[in-house]
Amino acid sequence: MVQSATIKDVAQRAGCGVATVSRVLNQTGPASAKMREKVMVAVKELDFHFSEVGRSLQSSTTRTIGCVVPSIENPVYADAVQGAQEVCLDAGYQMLLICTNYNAEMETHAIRTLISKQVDGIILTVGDVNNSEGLDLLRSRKVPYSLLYNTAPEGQISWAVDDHAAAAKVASVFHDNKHKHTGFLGLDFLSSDRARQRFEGFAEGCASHNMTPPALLEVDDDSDDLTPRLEAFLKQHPNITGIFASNDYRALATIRSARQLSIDVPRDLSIIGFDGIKVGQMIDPTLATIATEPRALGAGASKTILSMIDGSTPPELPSMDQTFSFRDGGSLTPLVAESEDDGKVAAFPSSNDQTHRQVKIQQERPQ
Amino acid sequence: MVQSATIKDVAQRAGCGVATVSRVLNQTGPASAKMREKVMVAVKELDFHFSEVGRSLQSSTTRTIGCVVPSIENPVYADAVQGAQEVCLDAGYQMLLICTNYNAEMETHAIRTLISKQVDGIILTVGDVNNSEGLDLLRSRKVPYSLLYNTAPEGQISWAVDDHAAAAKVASVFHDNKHKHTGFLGLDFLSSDRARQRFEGFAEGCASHNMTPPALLEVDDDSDDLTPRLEAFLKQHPNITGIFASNDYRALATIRSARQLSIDVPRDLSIIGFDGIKVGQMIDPTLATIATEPRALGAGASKTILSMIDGSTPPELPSMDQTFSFRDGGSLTPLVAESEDDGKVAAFPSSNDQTHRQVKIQQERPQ
DNA sequence: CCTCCCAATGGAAACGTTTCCACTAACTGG
DNA sequence: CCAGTTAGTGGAAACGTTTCCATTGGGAGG
Repeated sequence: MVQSATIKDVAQRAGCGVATVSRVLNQTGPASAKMREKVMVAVKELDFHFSEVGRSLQSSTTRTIGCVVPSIENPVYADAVQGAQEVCLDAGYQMLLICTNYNAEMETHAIRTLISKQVDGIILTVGDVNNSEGLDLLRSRKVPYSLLYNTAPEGQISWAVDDHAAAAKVASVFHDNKHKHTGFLGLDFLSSDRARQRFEGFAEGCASHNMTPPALLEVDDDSDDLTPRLEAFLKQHPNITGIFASNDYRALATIRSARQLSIDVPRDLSIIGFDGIKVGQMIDPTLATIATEPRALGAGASKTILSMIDGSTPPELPSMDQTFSFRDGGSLTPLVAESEDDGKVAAFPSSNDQTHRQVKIQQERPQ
Repeated sequence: MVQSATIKDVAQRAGCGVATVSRVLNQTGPASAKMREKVMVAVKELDFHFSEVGRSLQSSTTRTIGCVVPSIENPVYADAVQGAQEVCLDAGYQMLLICTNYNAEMETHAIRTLISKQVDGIILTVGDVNNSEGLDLLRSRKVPYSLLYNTAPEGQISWAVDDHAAAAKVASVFHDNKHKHTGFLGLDFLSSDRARQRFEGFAEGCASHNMTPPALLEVDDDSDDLTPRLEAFLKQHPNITGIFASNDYRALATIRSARQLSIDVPRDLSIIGFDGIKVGQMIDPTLATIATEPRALGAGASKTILSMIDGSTPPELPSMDQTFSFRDGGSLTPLVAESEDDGKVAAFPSSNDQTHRQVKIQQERPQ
């Protein structure tokens, strides 16, 4: 790392004071044409660029915003971060990224670090909105921040999918398709805000449509053993005809496990996912899901931060029902009258009925 | 953003000079037990934390490393970035992330920005290794950098999959499974280093196994029209029994298009992808692919940078064949003897398969 | 008791900016 | 021709650190 020319070098070469160089380059304050010229020449010759560090110290502003998310291995966060990053960049800000791996301690540490680095604002997804050491820190330091993918406590800004409403929508979709007995497949249900919201929304939606309360299948991180869990679950709740998976990956895994159990999706079991990852549309059957727009959320969070920094009017949060939309797909099918009476037959077809399946594929192709 | 306490405030409160505070807190130089105590108390009371900006200016080191990648919407990069970020964090460094959206201008701008911010090193994926303004900048400024996912020119360090060797491996796998006539499906083939390497490696692999040279199907970004393209391609090359797609998404899309054309994968057509994204194993058939370890590559790049910064011995680059491995999957099947003679039958089974014929007719009608 | 040494400490410079202020010189209007 | 602007300029302070250097005081050794 060879040390760059400083403003002093430029001043010396141009034969003027540093103040003049600063004025010329920042176009702040007056300067004669002659001086301007000399400065510009010196800058070119030395290939001078300002040191942002010096600037930051003086202006106590870093043109950097921090971003704390659990993991960008999850495409939802990856897309959100990308969206946020782009907006920052457009506004001349850079983004410092820290992934916490869903670890609360990391989360606090990350926020502390970002504060030390004096970022101008922070976009973050916390584990628990109501009990976050990091958030307290931000508030006491009055650092601008915007939540992302957290359900906002009253009066706070969060760019997030309305999990509750979206899950209720899933219930209503099941209802429209004549499904009455459903299950909810979620991970780490108790510790995650998001999963809980989705379950509650789904349960309430089911209730309001006079469906039976959804059965809960809680799986752990490693989905390798999903197949036996699913089998036991369906045996225990034989009349279930539809499953709402708390995210698309788990929906995909469920479809696969179902297939291993010779349960045809969607004929014997309908699946609806959550998130709308793009592979959902590249597979067969395509995945019915709640489509969300992570990029837009990330971008929104950035805009909020930027408006807090420059004091401009903040962007409007999308209304509840604009944060998601239901996307139909081949993994969901209306329940036909005959199966409606007896879910058990539907869930465990003894047949190796190829014809049915072929016909199904045929029907689907014209889209 | 309320301004934090500075070291001066601490000194004043502790009744000593700033130098003492610095020495106590950094444990550099001597200090009496009494002073240490007083300083620590003051720090607690004021909730003092060092300003990294001040530190950076003085030490001309920022404990920040930059990362420039095309887009983290691509999970390969997302995972690599995450891996890199974790290693940095462990070493007490933070990561500044900029996505270029595959835009060369952005790339240069990003690097310039990072240099201005005086990052201690940069991890980057460039569009063209041999002609990158940004790389020139880094070299002239002697900024430590490590390439990621670029095929390194001689003598340079790059953490990347050996595309050429991996593609050759695909050819050998096809050969082991008795496939002789293959196709390569790639995007933006001419402008991308990576795609070209994969094609060349594949072609050479085919040649060395006495297979016919692979036919090339070049698709554009929007894969919506893949189905007709694939159909035309297979009509033009009727004896193709295996397709190597230049990444897993395109492999998935190919499987889907094939299904729409009533071509069964893998019975009528085997598909091998590249990257090893995790959904590849969640679908049916599972995707045969070249599995790579983006996280490990990203982590390696970080370690390289860190070693350049502190002058320690750099980590060893993985040997060529450790950067990837072939992962078998349901989308690949050995070619059975009967079909071996006539690939056309395999690709367009017109035989006694009633279902397929019907479908075929249906398929053709709209056109 | 006088040196000498060393631990403990504080002052001040330096890092690269921006900006306030003071100063000069060249105008303008009377 | 003089007073009063005003454009153009440079010096220096400030931002928050670290670190060099000088200073102090006390203890050990003579």
